[in-house]
Amino acid sequence: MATSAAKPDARSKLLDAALTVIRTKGYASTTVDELCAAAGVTKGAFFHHFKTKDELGVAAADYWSETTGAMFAAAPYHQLADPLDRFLAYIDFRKGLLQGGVPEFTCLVGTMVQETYETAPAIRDACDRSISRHAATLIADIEAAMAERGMTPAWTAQSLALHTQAVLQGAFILAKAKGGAGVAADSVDHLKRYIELLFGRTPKSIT
Amino acid sequence: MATSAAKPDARSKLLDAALTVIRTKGYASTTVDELCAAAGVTKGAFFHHFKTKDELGVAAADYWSETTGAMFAAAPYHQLADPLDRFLAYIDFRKGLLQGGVPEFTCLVGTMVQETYETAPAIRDACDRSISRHAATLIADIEAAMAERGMTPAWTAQSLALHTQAVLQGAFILAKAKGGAGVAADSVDHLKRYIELLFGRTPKSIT
DNA sequence: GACGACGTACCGACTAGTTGGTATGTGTTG
DNA sequence: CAACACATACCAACTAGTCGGTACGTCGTC
Repeated sequence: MATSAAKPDARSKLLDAALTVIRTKGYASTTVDELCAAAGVTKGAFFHHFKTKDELGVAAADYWSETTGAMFAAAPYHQLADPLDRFLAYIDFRKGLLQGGVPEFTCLVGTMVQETYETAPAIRDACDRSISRHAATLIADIEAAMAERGMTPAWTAQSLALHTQAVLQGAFILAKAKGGAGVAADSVDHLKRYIELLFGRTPKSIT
Repeated sequence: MATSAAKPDARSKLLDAALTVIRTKGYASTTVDELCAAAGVTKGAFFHHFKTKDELGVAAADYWSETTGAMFAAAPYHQLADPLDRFLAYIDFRKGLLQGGVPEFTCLVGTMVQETYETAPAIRDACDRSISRHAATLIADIEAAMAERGMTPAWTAQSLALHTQAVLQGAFILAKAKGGAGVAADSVDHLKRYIELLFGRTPKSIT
């Protein structure tokens, strides 16, 4: 169910399974046996590819970075000419991803880092890398939008890029608490409105 | 160490311990034995007061609501005359709480709901109540600020109150990933700037 | 003397990780 | 090309320890 089609090896089947199972149950509550069952492999295969459960955690975070990174790289918002348009379209794109069940649209590394930041530094670092690298893909557009307007604000492009990630992560938590994507979408709307106001564009909403 | 002073009974010692231990290690990784050790009570006492570990989880979320609720109710930002000033001072107050180690300023229910939203509905509901009730304490001020300005925007006071919670929760995740309060403070700054822009107040930052 | 608030001792189920082994290549060398 | 050496991928059963939960005893108080 959670495994891809072709004829993937045990390692990638386990990583695919990890994405869905961990996002559903959390990292600590996910057992190795459960992962193996979801991937359709044996425990021996698990420990052949990963020395420990934590090593799978790191690998899963890296794998998450790769797959989502490729997905965002291929997304249509890059085709827009204006950098601010691209940034805003990125946010629309993120909002559009809020479909299906909560485990399907929430973020693996945001989930994992909450449980492991004090107990598994390697996983925390992998999660940090994943978030920070993704945020970094936004910085160039933000800086270009700032430069176009001759802005020299008190905040940096990086801090705004990270703020967008914070809003998304927080929106996921609200979605988990309330059991639906609705609150998350509302929060993303507020984020978009902020950016429009920040760059002097009038939001659609009437004040 | 984590227990309060007076002469508390085992139940409140366990709840106090739960706040710090769960925020540090997460809910699933926190064992009953560990909780008992941190509270200085025995396992018998634990299961005398709580039928199951999950029942403690629910009680801990409720306890979190009570203690933080009392703390926010007593906070100085309520004394300001203008509703928007109160709202903005609330945000400053939240920023001021970002002190000490990450486990000390992060949110119990935000942590717990991530791990339990699919597996323990009772805990999820308790976390939702906690977040939603806290957000609700902001709604009156937001609505008053809107009314004062004759605003009829596309967003609701409730959605803005929830958005502030989303930003804070997301800021906590970034703080956990990066190991410090700095990123969280930056995100709260962005949140404050949004609200100032939204209500037509010029932020301090030069654009 | 009964009842609530604990403490002590323990159990069964589960969990991360191990062990020893098989199947299938992949070079390499006579 | 055949035979050997060696590596990789994987499997099934097992282990040592952990975890949530239980059974039952004890102490103090009304």
